[in-house]
Amino acid sequence: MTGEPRPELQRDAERTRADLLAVATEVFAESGYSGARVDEIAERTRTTKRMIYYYFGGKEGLYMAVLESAYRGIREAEQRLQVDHVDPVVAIRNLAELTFDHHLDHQAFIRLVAIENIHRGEYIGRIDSLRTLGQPATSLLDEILARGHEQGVFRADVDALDVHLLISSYCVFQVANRYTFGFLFDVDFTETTRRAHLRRMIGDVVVGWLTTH
Amino acid sequence: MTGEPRPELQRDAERTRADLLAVATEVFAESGYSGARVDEIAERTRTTKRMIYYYFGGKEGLYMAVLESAYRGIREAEQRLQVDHVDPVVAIRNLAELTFDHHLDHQAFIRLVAIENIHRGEYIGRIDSLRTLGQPATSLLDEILARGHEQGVFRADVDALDVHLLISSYCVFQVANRYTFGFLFDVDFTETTRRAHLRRMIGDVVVGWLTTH
Amino acid sequence: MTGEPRPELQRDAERTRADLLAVATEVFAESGYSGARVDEIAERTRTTKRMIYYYFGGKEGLYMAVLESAYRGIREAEQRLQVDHVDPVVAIRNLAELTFDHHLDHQAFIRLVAIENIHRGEYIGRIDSLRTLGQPATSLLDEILARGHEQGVFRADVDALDVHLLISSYCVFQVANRYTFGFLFDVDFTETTRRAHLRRMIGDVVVGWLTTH
Amino acid sequence: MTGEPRPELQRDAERTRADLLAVATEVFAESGYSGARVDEIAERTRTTKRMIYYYFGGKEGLYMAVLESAYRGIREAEQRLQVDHVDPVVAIRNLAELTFDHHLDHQAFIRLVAIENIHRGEYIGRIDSLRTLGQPATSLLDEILARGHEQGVFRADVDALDVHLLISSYCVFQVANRYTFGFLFDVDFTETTRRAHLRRMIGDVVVGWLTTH
DNA sequence: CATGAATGAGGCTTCATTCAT
DNA sequence: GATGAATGAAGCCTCATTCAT
Repeated sequence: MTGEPRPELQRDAERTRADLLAVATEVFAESGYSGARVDEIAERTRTTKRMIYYYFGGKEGLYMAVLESAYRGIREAEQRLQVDHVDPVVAIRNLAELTFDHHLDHQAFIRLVAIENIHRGEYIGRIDSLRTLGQPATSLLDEILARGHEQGVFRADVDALDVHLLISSYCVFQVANRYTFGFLFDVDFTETTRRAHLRRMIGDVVVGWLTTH
Repeated sequence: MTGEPRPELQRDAERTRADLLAVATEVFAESGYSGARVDEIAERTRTTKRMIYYYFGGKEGLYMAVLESAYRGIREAEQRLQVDHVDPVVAIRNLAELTFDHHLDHQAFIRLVAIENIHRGEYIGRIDSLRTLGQPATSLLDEILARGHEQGVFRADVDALDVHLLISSYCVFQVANRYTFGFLFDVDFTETTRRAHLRRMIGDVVVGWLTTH
Repeated sequence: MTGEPRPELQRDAERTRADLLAVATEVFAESGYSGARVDEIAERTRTTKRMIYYYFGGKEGLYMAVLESAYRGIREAEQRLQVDHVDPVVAIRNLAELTFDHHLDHQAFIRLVAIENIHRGEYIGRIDSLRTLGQPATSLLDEILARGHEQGVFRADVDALDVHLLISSYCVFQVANRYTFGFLFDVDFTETTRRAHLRRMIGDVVVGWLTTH
Repeated sequence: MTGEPRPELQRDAERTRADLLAVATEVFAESGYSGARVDEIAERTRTTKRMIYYYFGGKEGLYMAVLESAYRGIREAEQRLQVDHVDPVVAIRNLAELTFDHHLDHQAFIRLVAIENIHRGEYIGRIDSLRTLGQPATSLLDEILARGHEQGVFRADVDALDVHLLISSYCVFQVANRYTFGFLFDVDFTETTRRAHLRRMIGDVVVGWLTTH
């Protein structure tokens, strides 16, 4: 009737919700959708299992809320990346290498994405609010590419989405496929020198590719 | 596992095992480890659930058998790839593009790999027979790179594993992350023209990168 | 129940109570006691779930209030039935046929009665105010029968309660058992011609029976 | 493979199934569909809750199996009723009074029917095998009525279904509405003299009605 | 080797109710 | 008198696994 949420109460509700979401993000990222246990999520929380149904309607709703908040969080973080070098070649290398760091910093997110793809995107496909979340990710790239084309230093047959795909593939793979790749090729992706090598490498790859005519 | 089966039944025993393995591969690839149902696997088989325990000891053993046979099968297929062009630049492009095709032809396998990585490689890590399966994958690359280095057309700071990682990242991503990426960027990875573009692109990327000094 | 509400709120209090009662009547009649959901009742109301506990003490109290108000309402409606023909044969036929109509007009009530009988009358048995509610229902019958007996047109071994029971059985059955009977005998009780036939029939039955010596 | 069920095993399976069905019939008849507890059913059984899902798929399947077996059992019992008097008037009276007894002997069944009608017949409507179960119930009546019509002792505007409906209404009501009716009119339907009166009465009603022209 | 029957532990969800404000 | 948040108990169901034959 008042229209105004009472702050003290809302706070608690918000906290409960946030708490559940945070724990659920961890658990889903760790165990996948089917592997995650509603009981485990609840136990790690200040509240009870019942609240999952109160706030999210069920396991599925909770998982979708996790997906949405994870994507939203990651895009926000992405938009804080600063790549304002004037030289497009330097800029693109910076972007590639910062993206590399960014992925390493958000491994849980990448696991969630892998999990969602195992489900063939059936849940994300129902989150309408994410339907337009791609755009910002390529806008910075658009700019850099435009400058590079103007200056004639970049090849012409490449657009922002191509570059984004290449960089994403590489950076995601480091995290998502680390275990099997590491096992088969006896490689440790957490070693500092190897990591530095791999970081420089994605810069080399992108620059080498784009500057070849 | 429990001694020698009687000869006249051996045929059927082998068939039963193979049947289970084939169905289990499909089901695990489709639903993940936790999501897969022992009942479903048994139902889609000529035999009964009991046989899963008889031949594989349980769900876990079956999953590991699936992993092993999948990796073994994929490496065999890889070794049939023919890239015998003398020009290392042409050869490496061919290899990249054939690998691209190869991944698209083995999507179930890529899903299994994604699933196993969600489990942090805990199952593959216990399959000793796969521990050395990586080598053949890079030997062809080794050759091509060696020739390229001899001829001075390839940069020197790159080894076979680097190239393999780059190509794998790209090709795996097409399959493994198709759903979320497709959703966020409104891209259909099954479109023929797009697929041709993406196929050429990985060749461009690898060649552009390797030939930059 | 808890003293006198403040006058200016009394109006609303009464409205809230009535609102709850009306919705609860619908929901209990639709789903039974166990099947009814307190949440659903509250949702379909202008007020909140809390009010159910405030006004009725809980689900059980609400259900009993529903029962009481339903019985009270039905008896009031019954008493408005006008059967003032002097000829007892005509009068009894009229009464039977009007009762038939009356039941068709109050199907929710009949469902509530069926539900309460499933519970072996344990709730109605605790509503003392209903304990004497039967009498008025037979008083009109008493009169008609008395006149018929005086005139020697009705058989002597029948009292008002017998006739009431026969008519009630027939009229209740039309509503209460409509679904199973309709299914098994492929009969549609809502068809107009059939309904007219059935209406006349209860008149025939009662008159035929009473006038047989 | 053999085609022949192995008797010893089948027996147990059949016993388990039958055990569940018998207990479930009691519990559903006692508490209704929503009110019945799967746990309670299982507890009263030689087996475990799990078997309900194994044999019946779930609570709903079990309830439907109960409905089906109850209807089937009741029709079998009905067909054992012997009413072979040549005089149609005597025969119809016998049938009415035996039906009266029959209903009193199968109160759980009548409760189940009441419950199913609360659910608007949604479950019985899905049991195709019951769709033709009505016929036998009216065939005996058909015969008797035919004889009565031939002899000119029965009125002509009545068919078997009408008579069946009248008798059913009366007999069902005794059981189904006993509690509320008994409470409101202070009547005890289990009293022996009242029961005898009520039994004779349905005979009187039917005969009186049918023999009135 | 094979089968149908059986199982216990644990999964997700829903219920009526109460609390703090 | 009213609200949204919270709850514990209990509900139905599903899982991988094993047993008797």
